[in-house]
Amino acid sequence: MIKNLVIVESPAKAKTIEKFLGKDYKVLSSYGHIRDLKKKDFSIDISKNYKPLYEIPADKKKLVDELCKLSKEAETVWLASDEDREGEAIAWHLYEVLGLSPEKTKRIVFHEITKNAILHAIDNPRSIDNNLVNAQQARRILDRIVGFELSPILWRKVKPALSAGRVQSVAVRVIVEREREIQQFKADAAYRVIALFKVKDDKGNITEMKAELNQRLQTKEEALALLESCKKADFPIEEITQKPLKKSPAAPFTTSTLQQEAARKLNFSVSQTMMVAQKLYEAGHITYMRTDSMNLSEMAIATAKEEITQSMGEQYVKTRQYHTKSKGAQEAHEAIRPTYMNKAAIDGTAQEKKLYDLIRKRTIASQMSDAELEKTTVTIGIGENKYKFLAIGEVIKFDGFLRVYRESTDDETESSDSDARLLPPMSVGELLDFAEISATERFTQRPARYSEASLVRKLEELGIGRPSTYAPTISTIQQREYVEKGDRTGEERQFNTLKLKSNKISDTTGKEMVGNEKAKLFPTNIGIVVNDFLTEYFPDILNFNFTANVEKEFDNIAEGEIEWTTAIDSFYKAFHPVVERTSAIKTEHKVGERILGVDPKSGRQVSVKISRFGPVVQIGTADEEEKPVFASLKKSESMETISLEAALKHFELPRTLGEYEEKEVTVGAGRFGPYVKHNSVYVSLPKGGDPMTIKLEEAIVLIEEKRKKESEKQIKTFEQDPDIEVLNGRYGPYIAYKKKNYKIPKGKVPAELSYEECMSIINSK
DNA sequence: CAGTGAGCGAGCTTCCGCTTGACTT
Repeated sequence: MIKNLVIVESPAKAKTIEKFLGKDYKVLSSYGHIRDLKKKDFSIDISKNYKPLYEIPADKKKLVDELCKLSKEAETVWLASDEDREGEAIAWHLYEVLGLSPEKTKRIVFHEITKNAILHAIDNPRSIDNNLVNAQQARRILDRIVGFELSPILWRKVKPALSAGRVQSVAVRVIVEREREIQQFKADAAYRVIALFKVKDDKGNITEMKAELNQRLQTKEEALALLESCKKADFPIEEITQKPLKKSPAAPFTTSTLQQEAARKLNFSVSQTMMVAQKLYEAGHITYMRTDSMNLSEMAIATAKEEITQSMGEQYVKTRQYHTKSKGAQEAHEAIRPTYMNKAAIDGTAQEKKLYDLIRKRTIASQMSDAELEKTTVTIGIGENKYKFLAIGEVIKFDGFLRVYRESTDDETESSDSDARLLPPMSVGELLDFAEISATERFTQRPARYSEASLVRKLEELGIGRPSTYAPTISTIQQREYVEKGDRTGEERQFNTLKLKSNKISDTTGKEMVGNEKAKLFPTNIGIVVNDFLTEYFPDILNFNFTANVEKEFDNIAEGEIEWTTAIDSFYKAFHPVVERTSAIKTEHKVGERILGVDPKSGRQVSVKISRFGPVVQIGTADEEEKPVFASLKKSESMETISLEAALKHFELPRTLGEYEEKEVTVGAGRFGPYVKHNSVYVSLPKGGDPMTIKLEEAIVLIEEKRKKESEKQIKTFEQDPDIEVLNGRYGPYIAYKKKNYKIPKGKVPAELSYEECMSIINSK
């Protein structure tokens, strides 16, 4: 018999809270939502005023039974889910499903997991806020309507198993639009002029000081003219200004900022960050990792202060409260911070240690004083010229929070200004000599493609998605093949440098690589076609402000100003007819189909489109007597821009090279790249191998190499069981047994494995 | 991860948010 049953959302939280509350309280977790719209069906009864049809998912049944049993036994049930829209709905679903009565049910909330906060909550129970619950139901139903009405249109008009939704479709749009900006981008060149002046440092030694012209010069003529004028000009120091500069620390981590910094500083993917953070949370090292709040508890602020004072001194402390600015933030939790501020290091994997360290430093820094810097600007004249050279120096007077933590940025732009340092002593009126002056052609940078983390930042800016969905959204749009994560080698670009040295001007051409990108998100052909289709027919849903607008409606519902069904009805009445009309449009062609021209060989039409299995080139049409022929598009080829010639190239393969050992040798391009086929054996072409130009002799070499490898592949077999083989694979030796492969433990020599040893390796798996 | 190299069609697919395991490799 238990007196009090407390239900929270997370089991780790339950464990902590139970310690605070003592033996009269049993604390259990609902593991998030316990009930949802049915998974398969539409599950909204439009004719009954949008009545939702809820069900308890199969994997929650056991848990709900358990909660049911204990809630019957308890005197009081405390619904302690989070204080936000979803949390309120969880409380309400629990109330309904567990069949609770108003008398024995209390709704409590707390923002931080401290004993005081929880006892305070227990002393101040309330009842379930039905308006807030209804706002959640509206959110849920709107998302279901959008997702389940749009997706089937895509199945019919583009490709089966695709999906669309309020969040994912806008995420794809962001990426497609960035790609178009990049395509349309034209780099502007301008000359950046830098002078190296000779100055004495404080010890009297000559050093070089870098100064940049206060303006970039648009043309080579201007640059040449400037350098020419520098030949006989004086370079007087006209002005020296000193300006104090303050830098403030970044706010403590939210989910989104943690994902961004872990990507920049630790190279973690968004989902990797979340997995590691989850482990830290479960081990009790950090507070909850899915949060949009920058708030720190009083206890956290106090212990941070203590920690800073002890380790660095009082002058480093500055108590700060941060407020979340992001759209639609619900702030049900604290910021992500260490549970115990004084714990400098934790036990765990290398990744866990690194992420913990990042979180701790960021939190500590957020409670530290500003860094104080002094920025010195020296203005240097060029004879009578209107242009000036500027030398900029920066000195840190007091490091403040910089002692602990410096936030990174995504900009990989020219970083030469960021290494500004202390300038040597100088005085106004002093005339300077230069060592050299160079004018280098610099180009404006095209916009960068999104990384996972910068996409999260963009979505957060737009108020789209929630801390719990950023990582899943990114994996959804990749699973649907709308977007691909990949690298792209940049292009080589030439640039011109003019240099004035020893009274002579040289003119040289340099080379640089531009636009190198790693682990960035690229839209696929399917992503582009789906996006263009949706933005054309459903501009309202794809609008970047759609979520922000419906959030306002949800707020109105939460305030009790409007019925949730009224809000949904007005949305549905506008949306559904568009769905109907769009589905009814009889298109002769598939969405995204492009006719490229006529095949000169057969006289048949050549087109590109998205087929059941992805983008293809097609020769002929379905209505002709002779069936059309197809070839898959390569990933790097764009449906929008591919030419007729490039499309026809696909049909030149497979081609026959000749005969070897009385069997035909052919070369083709398969799913996994180009290959040579001989006697029904496939050999992949080495990297860079071109199936269009490969010669028979080269192909034979490949075939022989494969045979040799094949013969060396088998290391050992056993009489006892011919199914067991010790083989040499691409990644080293392994054991193959009945279609499955097994790793050989370290320290074993593959050729010396006994039958018994192999069996035990197999059985231990 | 340990080899792959079609096919144009039956039934199925799908949303967003809240939360963790339980399964492999």
